[in-house]
Amino acid sequence: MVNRKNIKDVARAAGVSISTVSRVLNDSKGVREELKQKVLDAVQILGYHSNTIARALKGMPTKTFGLLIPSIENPFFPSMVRGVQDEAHRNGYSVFLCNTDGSGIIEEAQFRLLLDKKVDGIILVASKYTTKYLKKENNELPIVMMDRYVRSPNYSYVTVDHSVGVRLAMDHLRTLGHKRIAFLGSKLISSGARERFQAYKRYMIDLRSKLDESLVVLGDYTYESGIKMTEELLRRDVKFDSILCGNDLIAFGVIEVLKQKGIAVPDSISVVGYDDIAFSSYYTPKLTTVHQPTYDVGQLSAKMLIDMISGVDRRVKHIKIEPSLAIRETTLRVGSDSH
Amino acid sequence: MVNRKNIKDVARAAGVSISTVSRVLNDSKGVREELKQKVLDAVQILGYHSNTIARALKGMPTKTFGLLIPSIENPFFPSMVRGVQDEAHRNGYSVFLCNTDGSGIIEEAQFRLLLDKKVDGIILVASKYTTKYLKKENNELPIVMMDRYVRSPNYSYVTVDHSVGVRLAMDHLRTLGHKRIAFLGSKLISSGARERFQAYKRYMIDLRSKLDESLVVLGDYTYESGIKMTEELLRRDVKFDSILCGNDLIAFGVIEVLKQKGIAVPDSISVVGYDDIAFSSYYTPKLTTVHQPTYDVGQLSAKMLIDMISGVDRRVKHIKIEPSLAIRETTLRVGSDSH
DNA sequence: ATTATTCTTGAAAACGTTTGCAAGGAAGGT
DNA sequence: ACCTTCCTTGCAAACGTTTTCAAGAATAAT
Repeated sequence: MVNRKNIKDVARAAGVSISTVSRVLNDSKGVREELKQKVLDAVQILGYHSNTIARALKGMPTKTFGLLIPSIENPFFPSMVRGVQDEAHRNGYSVFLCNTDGSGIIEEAQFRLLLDKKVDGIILVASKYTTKYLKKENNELPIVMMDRYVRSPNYSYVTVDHSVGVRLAMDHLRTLGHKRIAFLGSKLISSGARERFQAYKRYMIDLRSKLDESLVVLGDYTYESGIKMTEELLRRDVKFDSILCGNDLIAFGVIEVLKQKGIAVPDSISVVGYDDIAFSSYYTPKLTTVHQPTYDVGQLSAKMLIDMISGVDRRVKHIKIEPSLAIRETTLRVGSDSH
Repeated sequence: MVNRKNIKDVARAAGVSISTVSRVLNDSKGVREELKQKVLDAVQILGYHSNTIARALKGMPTKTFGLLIPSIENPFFPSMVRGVQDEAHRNGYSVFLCNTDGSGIIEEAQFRLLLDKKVDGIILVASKYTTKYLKKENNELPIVMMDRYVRSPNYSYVTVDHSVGVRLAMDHLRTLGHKRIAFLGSKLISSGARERFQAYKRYMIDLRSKLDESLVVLGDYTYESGIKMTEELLRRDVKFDSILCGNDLIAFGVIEVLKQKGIAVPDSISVVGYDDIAFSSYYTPKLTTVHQPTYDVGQLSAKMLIDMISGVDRRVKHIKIEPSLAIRETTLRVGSDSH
């Protein structure tokens, strides 16, 4: 392995021309079986690996794609990223991971950097900035939006059906006798946040013909924001018997504040999270939450992208996966007392 | 942006040869100021980006490196990865992230794949397999070991000084009056696991001249293992007043089991974690734990690698960062009663 | 047997750069 | 004025592939 062999070395060893070697390494068509075997043997013996860079220069695929997410530190993403990578590696792809921190400038810069690196495609978690730079490129580069997307007939996406997720959570709470269900979620800056709030709103309107705005607080998808929103809700002095949270981190903030105020969860107030990050089942009490199949979302996104790249299936597709409900320890029937 | 410009287009627009363009884009030395400006203008106007692939083919750096970790789903790694990426992007590098799942076969395969992709360097979390394939390569490729390492004068690493971490935790427990401190950690398959156990052992021997083996259980760095190890410890029917855990996930398992058995934390038993993953301060009760500066470890690793790549500093270096202790709610003075 | 067709093969031209080399011009020394 | 030396520039060869094209061999068709 001291100095890498090139196609010329193989050609010499096999006693053929480099064109022949190249042919057996690619299409393999139109090469006599005998020569083909000789080449394969030579490759074997010399431990030859074709040079990705040189192939890329000739316009061949780089077997590489980009993955643009807000932040790997957001516990919602690791398993999704893992899903992408597993599918990628299974198909011989390497993936560039980039964090955008929700900044349009960074997102666009990273996007262009990926273009420069000649990736075969890009998977991205769309933001409100995405369309801006995306339509500047009228290129053929395969793109898949993952989780968060923008409505467009031009781009494929795979995401989760939040109307189902919210309905599962609400039905669960209703079944337990809850009537005044508060919603503590994210401001409506992403497709997911919008859909969750819309689904909640629709559900409440169906229930009592109008939405009680005093039951709603909007902030960020963070623990700290969960704390602030709960304090705000408490300050309003409005009656509620349960809380649906926009994600699990918010739920942890909620439970922390309720605990501090001496309000028992789930005995006095039931809490439902959203996402089902790994941590939710380690938490005490174990969090009842809407389980998002994040690994599957990642894996499917990668599969879809690879299909587009390899030309197996170039059509734009919109996939929504159904979430499920993980009923654990933070929800309880109204009026029951676990003591 | 419909069709990318190449260096030839720039040369034509600026009225110079491509060599001149190349020169101003690289060293910039030995080009008349006037021409240099013309070229720069042309680059500006045409929106030219030099083709990374073609440069790489000439042996120029790809501005790309690999990052090999056990799994991004392990909550210990996201912030470390983030540290690496932030430093990388600040210097114009893109990073390939790969998961090895602790498998030597996958690790080596990924390593070779990165080599094929012509990365400028590799950061890896070493395993017992690492040396095997690493010494097969007598190449010049810059390599930095991150967090887990193997002893070798040939390879740089940056890691955390666990003897300090364990001492901080033990001193804290001793100060609170704890005498019988159990250790629930990982089997000794990584440098970190070995060092933590060794430090605990040394501390206990210093204290009472010998190690009470019945206070030690070894398993994996997981929640589930934490549960099993606690059950095992309880089964032994040995007296203990506190538990030092090999990482935070184990600590969560420990606390869960103790809670189920009606043993109050921290009132009856104090628990100290290790790592200080984000979740530990969201947990109830908030976990007292050894804080590992994981972001810094990542950032420093990347900085070190980039220095090696750019030739700024090629010496092999061994850096150990000191951890700190985050005292929160799972440790209490012996005999005190919070009720 | 002769011609038309198909299969195999290799030579050579790309892909977009960097860089050694040589040439031309300007500047400096005598 | 002439000879060095230095600075600036362009030509052309590489880097390791893929692929078009043409040619030669082998096969099929008449």
